[in-house]
Amino acid sequence: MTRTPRERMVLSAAQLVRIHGVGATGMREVVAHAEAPRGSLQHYFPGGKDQLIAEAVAWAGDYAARRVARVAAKLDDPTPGKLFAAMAAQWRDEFTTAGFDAGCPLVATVADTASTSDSLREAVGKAFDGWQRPVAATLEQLGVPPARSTSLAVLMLSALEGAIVLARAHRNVAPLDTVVAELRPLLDGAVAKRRRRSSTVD
Amino acid sequence: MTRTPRERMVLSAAQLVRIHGVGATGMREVVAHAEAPRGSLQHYFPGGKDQLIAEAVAWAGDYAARRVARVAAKLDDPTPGKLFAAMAAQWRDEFTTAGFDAGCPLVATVADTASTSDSLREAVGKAFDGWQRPVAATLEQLGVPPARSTSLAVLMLSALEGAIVLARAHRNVAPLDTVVAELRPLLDGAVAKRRRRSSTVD
DNA sequence: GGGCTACCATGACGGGCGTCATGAAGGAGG
DNA sequence: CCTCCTTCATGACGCCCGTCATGGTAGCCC
Repeated sequence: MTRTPRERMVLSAAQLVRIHGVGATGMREVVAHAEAPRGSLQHYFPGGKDQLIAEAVAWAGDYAARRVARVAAKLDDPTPGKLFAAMAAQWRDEFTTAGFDAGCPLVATVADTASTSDSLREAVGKAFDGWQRPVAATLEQLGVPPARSTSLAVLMLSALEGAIVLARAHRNVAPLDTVVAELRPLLDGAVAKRRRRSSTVD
Repeated sequence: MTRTPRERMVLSAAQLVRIHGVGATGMREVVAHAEAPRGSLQHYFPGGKDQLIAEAVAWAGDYAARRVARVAAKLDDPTPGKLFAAMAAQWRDEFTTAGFDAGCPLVATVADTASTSDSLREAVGKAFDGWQRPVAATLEQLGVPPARSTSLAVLMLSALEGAIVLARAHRNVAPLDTVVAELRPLLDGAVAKRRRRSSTVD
């Protein structure tokens, strides 16, 4: 709440991109939403809109990564499948309580700017990497062989992002539940055998 | 090649949405790309931009559905996993030969308009349904129990769409290969047991 | 030929966009 | 007191947007 105007602008940009996409999110709109002075734009973001969106994307990537770590720490008797279910549940909760207006800012940024701005595209790539890393790390911690942890992390991110898109299109969280139900056995089956029952014995 | 100007405009709209998103695709740009007369816009699409984009989305859904049917028919010794691999291979081929500038128009339309235009959002929902239906039908044909065929179809679409987004962000087709590799055993394991080896015996 | 319809052309309107130029408050340090 | 620097304010510029109004052309039907 006691954020600096600059931070507020970045956060507002991220939120507005989630709702309207990059192209339809105006600088003036960001300033109004952040209740920030318009003159601050050229002061804090001399790189213009690209810089503002790039910082919003980077922030979103960090936020997603932190959220993975937080949700992983809160699981009792954790398994890869439960981790994925918890990640999907966060979106499920948001959709059911706040509606389907807002999606993933990374997806929106890729869809709008992948062909026009290399800097933004790279920013999204890094954000995805920063999100994928803690997922893969958590998988290894749960007993998934390192050779497979990044592959499964990519699968989890892909399925989650796709399910988010389907859920928004249908205004229905069912796709999230479906991918969780179908992927759970696969994910839990990926833990190395010698560790498989260590959670009960150790 | 001998398409009517109206068709050309719909196709051009779909292509441009894939590249620039809905918000950044202008009507004049569509007209120019379609080499169509500008006056035809208000004649053929009195509903304005929404109507044009909605028809582009519907066409894209039909196209995806036809492509599924076509690729399913061409598989020899088909299995669910091979179907998914073939669907992903079409995107892989496009990315490697034509670059990463164009993504899925349905994803772009959801990201840009899910919160602002109910008609467009519904159009995308129908397009996804029309794409999902032949996938599920093919799965059943390959021996997947009907109770699971739609679930697996949702998983396939989700993972594919998500992998497309990741691939564009990284300008790298690896995510497509990864989801195929990880999902293939799961998909092939879903065929009912009495049909499992019927392909070699029958 | 006259009228009707389908199709196309062109220009204007109002509005929003991102960006830039100019300048004012207001505290820190000399 | 004066200067410097951060921060903010405001208005203008040029551009592109989606839409609408108006009119022109071409072909068919009576």
